[in-house]
Amino acid sequence: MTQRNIQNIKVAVDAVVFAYKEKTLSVLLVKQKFGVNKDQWVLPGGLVKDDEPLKEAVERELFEEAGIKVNYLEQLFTFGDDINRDPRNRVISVSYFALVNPTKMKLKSGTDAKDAEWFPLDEIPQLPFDHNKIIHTSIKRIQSKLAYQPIGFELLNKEFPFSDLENLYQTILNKEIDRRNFRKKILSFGLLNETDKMSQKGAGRPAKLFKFNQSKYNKLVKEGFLFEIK
Amino acid sequence: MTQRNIQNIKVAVDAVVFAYKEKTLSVLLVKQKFGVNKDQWVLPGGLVKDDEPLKEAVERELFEEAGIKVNYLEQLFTFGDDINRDPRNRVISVSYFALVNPTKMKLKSGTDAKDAEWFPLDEIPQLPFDHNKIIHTSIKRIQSKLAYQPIGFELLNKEFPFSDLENLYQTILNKEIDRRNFRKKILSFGLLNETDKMSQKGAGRPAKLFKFNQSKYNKLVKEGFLFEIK
DNA sequence: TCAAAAGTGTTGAGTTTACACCCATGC
DNA sequence: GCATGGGTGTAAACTCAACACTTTTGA
Repeated sequence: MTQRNIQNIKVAVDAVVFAYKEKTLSVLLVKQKFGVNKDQWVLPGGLVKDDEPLKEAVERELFEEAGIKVNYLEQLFTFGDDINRDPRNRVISVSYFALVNPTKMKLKSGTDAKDAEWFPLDEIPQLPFDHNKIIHTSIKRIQSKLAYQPIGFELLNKEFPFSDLENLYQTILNKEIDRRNFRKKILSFGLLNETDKMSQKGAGRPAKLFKFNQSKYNKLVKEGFLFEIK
Repeated sequence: MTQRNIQNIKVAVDAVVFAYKEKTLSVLLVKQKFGVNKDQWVLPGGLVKDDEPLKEAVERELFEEAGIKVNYLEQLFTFGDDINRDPRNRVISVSYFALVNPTKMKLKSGTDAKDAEWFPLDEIPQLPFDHNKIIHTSIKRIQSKLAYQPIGFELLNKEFPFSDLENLYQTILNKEIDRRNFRKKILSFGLLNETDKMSQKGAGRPAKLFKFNQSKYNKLVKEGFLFEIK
């Protein structure tokens, strides 16, 4: 700060990884094994390497800290207005949010020997830095995303009953949806294909399984649509 | 890169400032007076100071380089995947986009003795770094913004004829709009208040002047709406 | 009186909402 | 046979899209 021409700001990346299981949205947190915040849960992330693209830094950290690879990753926001967000140093955080299907992967304590765990949204503890704020921002983002892009492919199993999608939307938006109207609307986009399989487990009448029409899905992600859910 | 624990990445901010004049959208560029890119036009911006919030860094650079203060500033994207986007050093750019009414301010060559000028979108030259890409991203952003938030307050005069708003939308979206339907829709939001003034200059019948209903405007910016323009 | 831009309504089509009962299965 | 969740249709309300002529002013 006193020396000329030497900027002393560190660049970190952090990720809010969402998974959907048992009708709740969860976020991935990892436990710090070292440092000032030892034993505290934090968002996965860390400093970017000098020769590393930002996005690769996120992917590396997710793999090192939790052993996962995500299939959807989007830049969220860069937090750097609070110059003391990290009390040790000036650090700005380029934050990402990611979507994964938790049944496809096992969390494993990574090479950094950190623990990793899914926390349902309403059980997220107080976190160090501005990590709670980052999570809050990412929830807003995913909610508003629903209005103009399809979501689900990255979070659900390959084949799923219609009610999974319906529950996913209800969970993210945190409100009730009319089952019949929702189904009509989704089907009218041509987003889903029926399979000839039926769900097995559980009470009640077995449900047809659907899968996403991948090319239609990609098209709608790119072009967007307007989809207000009442 | 070889030394441990010393990250060597610089953090810059850049701004895409939009102004609307004479039925075209323009972007502010400044001329570099020193350095490798001497005499080239670039986006206003520069390195962030160690004890400076990101947003303040943008505001400072805009004032130093062009003598302006903007009334709308939004973070756009952080460019840092191309590790050679600046050939001299690893620099990541936290980019912002801003909206201003150009009649309210005079550009002035700032304390850095740079020139500053408005460039209509279709006259923007090849720029160094990834500045053309940043501008392209910001145009996409402003276009998609129109579908869920009102825009105009920051770009138009305090009191303006309805046709100004109509032209603004047509310019940003780059397509024709049905005058009658557009007027009905905008008025139905309660976004505008009539004044009792009339436009003076120009051919044709004089037009009523409108102004934005500030509180309604802020409310719609916050809450958003769905507004598809055919 | 002509050119230029402002102002203004209606109708048909399409979309959205609200709403409730029967079906298939496991226990 | 009952509890559980799955599957389905319709009518009324509303919103959207398409469309053209009249008014006011200055030159």
